[in-house]
Amino acid sequence: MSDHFDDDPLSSAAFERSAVPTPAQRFAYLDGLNPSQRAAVEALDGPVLVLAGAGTGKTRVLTTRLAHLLMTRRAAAFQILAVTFTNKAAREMRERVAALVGIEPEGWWLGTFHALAARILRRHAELVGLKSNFTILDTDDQIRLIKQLLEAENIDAKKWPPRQVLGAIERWKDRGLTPDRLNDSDGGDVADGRVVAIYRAYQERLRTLNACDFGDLLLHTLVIFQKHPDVLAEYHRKFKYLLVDEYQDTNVAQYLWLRILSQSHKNICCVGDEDQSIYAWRGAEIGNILRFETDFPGATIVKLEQNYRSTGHILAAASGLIAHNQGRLGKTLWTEADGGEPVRVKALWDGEEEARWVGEEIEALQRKGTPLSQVAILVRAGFQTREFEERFITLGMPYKVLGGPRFYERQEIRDAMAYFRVVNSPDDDLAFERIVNLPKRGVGPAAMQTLYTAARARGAPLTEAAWLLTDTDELKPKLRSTLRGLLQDFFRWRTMLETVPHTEMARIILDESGYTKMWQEDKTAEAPGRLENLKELVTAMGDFETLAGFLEHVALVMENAEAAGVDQVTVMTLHGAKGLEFDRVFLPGWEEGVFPNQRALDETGVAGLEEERRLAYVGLTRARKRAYVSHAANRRLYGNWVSALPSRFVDELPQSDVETEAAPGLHPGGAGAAFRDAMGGFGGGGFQFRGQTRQPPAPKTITLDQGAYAVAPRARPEAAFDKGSRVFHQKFGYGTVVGVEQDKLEIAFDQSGAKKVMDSFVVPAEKAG
DNA sequence: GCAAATATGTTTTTT
DNA sequence: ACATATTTGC
Repeated sequence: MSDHFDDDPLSSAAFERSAVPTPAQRFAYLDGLNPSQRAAVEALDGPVLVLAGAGTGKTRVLTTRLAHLLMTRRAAAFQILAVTFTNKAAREMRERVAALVGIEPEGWWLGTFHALAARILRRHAELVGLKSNFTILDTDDQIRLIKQLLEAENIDAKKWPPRQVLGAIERWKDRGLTPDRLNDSDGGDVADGRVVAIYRAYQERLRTLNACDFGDLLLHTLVIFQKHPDVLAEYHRKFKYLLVDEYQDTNVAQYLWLRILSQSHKNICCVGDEDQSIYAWRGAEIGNILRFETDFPGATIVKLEQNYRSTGHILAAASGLIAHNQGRLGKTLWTEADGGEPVRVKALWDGEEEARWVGEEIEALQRKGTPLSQVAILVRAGFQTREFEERFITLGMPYKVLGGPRFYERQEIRDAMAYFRVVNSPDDDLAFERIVNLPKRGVGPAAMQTLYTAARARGAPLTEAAWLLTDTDELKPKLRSTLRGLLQDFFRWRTMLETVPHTEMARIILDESGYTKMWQEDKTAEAPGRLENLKELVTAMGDFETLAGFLEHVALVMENAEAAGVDQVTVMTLHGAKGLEFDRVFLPGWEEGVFPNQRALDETGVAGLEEERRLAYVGLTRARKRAYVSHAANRRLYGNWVSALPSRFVDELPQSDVETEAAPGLHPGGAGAAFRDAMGGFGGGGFQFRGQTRQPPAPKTITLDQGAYAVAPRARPEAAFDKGSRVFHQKFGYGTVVGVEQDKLEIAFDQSGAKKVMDSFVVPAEKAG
């Protein structure tokens, strides 16, 4: 990546590179904007807050504003800093601005907070005690490190899970708090009251490892700005205009980062929607957007309220719901579109019936010509997708679940990356630890202990300690020679990297280390897939100039490729759906305890409730044509049957914009509300979501008696399956039966490995299309 | 060093 | 219920 930092901001050559529009073309892009959008685009100077409601053309405003800055020559591309939260958003902005301006602007700083901060930090790493080739740790590394520190401090990792300790540290980082700004007592009793000490030790350890975590990228750059006015001045001179997307999701550290960067010229434009702030649990501060006018005095505030996405009923329902929140600046979405169909609210007996109902509705929509790609099911939590998956498999309804484990999180990819990291940087102890005994080389815990001791004694990295140990008799001779061999390999690969192309080197490293062989010899069903993934990894590397460049990319851009354009229903979490839109949106599981989520209520009280409500708002506003809210009276949760009351959010939807129906024998939503109120609402002690185990309700008997089901009990397979028979499964494809246990089959799938599956979900292979 | 047995924790996710 | 992490026993 070329660094345009050193471009002279005033060089005319740089300006020449911008497209120069002819007078007739000039600003034509402003024509299609509504008055507020246009105001947001044209308010170029000073602090600006654009409050962009859902579906009001936010991205259009952002990109047009960028184009306008360039076209009016207010700023050259390299004088603009544009920040997003996700790589996807950055990519989208880049493409759309390029389309508006006609060419790809050169040298501009557009990217995620973390990518931009990493870029800055690499230039000034030494100011915070790092080298410019520092490693960016992933979560795995962080956890392992914390675990080691807890052990060193004799803190029981059972009582204080490393995850929790890391969580505490990350929340401090989110708030811009370095260890020196904390008192020992600030950690409460976490880690036996020693979290702050652990935090301090963690930071020291990262420094010796020449590594930093995601929070550090921001925190270190912030510290540099605060302590080195000369460096800050450089960036003040460079960046004349700041643009920030999704401002409601910024944490304190990000706010401070933006504030200090915009301090001199104050040209900062933040775009966001306080009603869509749904990430408080990972440090986002809705207060940042609520306080904008105070933080940035003299700010221009522009509200975008005209919605181009949804029908009147959907908007009215969403607006009515979100009006119950206190902490908001207040916007009222409106539309020129018709009222459309009211939001459907459906009461059902249990989760299974809910999934069946959703399935039927989707089939009906499909018959009327709605493409499945325009239908989404948005759930509160990941586990809720299962019922829908099961139902869709039996129906043969094509679907995809978004948000599973990602490519770069897979074990084999992380292992391979660890090899590359050690080759790239011998100081990377965490990577070394991960692969030193992978494949098995006989370097067990005892040997590692010796290594740790030697390393700590000299204050040296593990690889260095290992080198030294190969010359002493502290390790068994056999171990000494394998270790020496491995270290020599690392050295050799590192040297070869200078002459051999890095993709070729990647293959060589994985082969010569024995890592590839390890999976080739692994006879489990997953092994072939893992080898495929490794190949894919090496191929992906080809897009990068250097190994280091690739490592940086993977650390910052851990994303999956989009699935091909198949017509399928999308199933995902509400969080995952932010920013997306669909014609038809199903919102199941609107029950107290599930949504709003009980833990959110318990842990963060009213603030939690309001965030849950914003999630509901996000869900509703994803729908263009119709939203379908549903709730079940009974649900199986963690193996227990619990009866659930309709979510309070159901009652908060304005009557005039919904159409309420109940499955036979059930009370519609409103009755549940009265019931809930009678019990004193949440916290009243009457209804307990957790720990209330009841006998499984008998939904089938009751509803069947009342004729609710036209659907016969699940069809039995036509034939029992024997071991060895070939079968086909909607989701997993073809496979061979390797075990039979009543109605459960164990199948070795050709593509996706061994799985246990109900026999009713598979058909004999020869009957599959 | 490995498989079997047992404990454990189940909201949301990016970088 | 169920998957995953950790411990235990060979």
